[in-house]
Amino acid sequence: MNIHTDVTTFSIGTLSKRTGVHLETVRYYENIGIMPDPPRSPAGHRRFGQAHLKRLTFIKRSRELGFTLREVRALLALVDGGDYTCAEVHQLTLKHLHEVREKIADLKRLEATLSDISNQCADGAIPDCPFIETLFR
Amino acid sequence: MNIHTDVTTFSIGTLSKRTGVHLETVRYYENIGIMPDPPRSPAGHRRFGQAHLKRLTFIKRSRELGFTLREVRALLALVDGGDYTCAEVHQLTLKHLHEVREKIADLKRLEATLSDISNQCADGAIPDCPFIETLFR
DNA sequence: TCTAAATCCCGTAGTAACTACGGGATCAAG
DNA sequence: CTTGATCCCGTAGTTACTACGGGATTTAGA
Repeated sequence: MNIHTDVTTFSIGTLSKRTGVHLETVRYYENIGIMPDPPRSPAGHRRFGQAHLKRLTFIKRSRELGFTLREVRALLALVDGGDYTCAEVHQLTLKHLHEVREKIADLKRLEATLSDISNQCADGAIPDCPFIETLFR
Repeated sequence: MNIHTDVTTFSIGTLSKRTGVHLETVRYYENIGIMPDPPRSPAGHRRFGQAHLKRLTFIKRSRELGFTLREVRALLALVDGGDYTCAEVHQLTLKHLHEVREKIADLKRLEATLSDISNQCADGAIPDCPFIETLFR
């Protein structure tokens, strides 16, 4: 503990541990402007506060829900504006939900095809694999 | 039609059209060594034959089935080796199928969470959106 | 046969969302 | 006061392409 250390702020490493977001990712978020430039200690080390923690948590949660950074930016813009309505957020969420559902549908088609072909494929040592044949069509 | 034109070979544009793989992608595949360097016309234009068409079709189909290029490489190595067995191919396919199923499961969890939160979110003009609140936790 | 449009060449940079690296400065604890 | 942990920064690597720019070549039509 030294005289310069502020008890109410914390380092990037601490922020990283508390949020579970990689240290490099925090810096990356700062670079691309989705996280604000934090104040620095006299020696140039970043010092974060509760607001940063909150914002980074928001970003992390959003990413976990599959929002792209572009979408997170839009969400944050609404929040930052302060006068967002539920309807606006709802809109963005429904759009995203739709994309997620499409992705699921795509993957299910894929799964069907794969397990289909895979079943035709005996476990034996047959040299001419029907799966491989299919891939050539 | 000029005297140098070989009827049995075709240009990159033609290969692209026949397979539905972008011209730049064909060149990219050549760069990364997944497609062989084709012979060239005197002026340096690529000339492809049936073997290239077949191989590129294989790659395209595999990609459509969600295999990564690394996996496609492995598949092609088996095929190129010539002495692959059905079991080996089956192995790779099952592994991939497993990944696809995990992705589906992930997305379904995501979908559940999203539609859940989205439902709490009224369509009205309520300023404090429960969805946004959730993202801060 | 000549010309103009279509096609081809190549290397480089951009995309998304990070992760990794390297080499030096600074901090915190004993 | 030393030493190991942490922090700094910029750059390059990852996946699988796509786009660009500026020049050479090919091909189809008049």
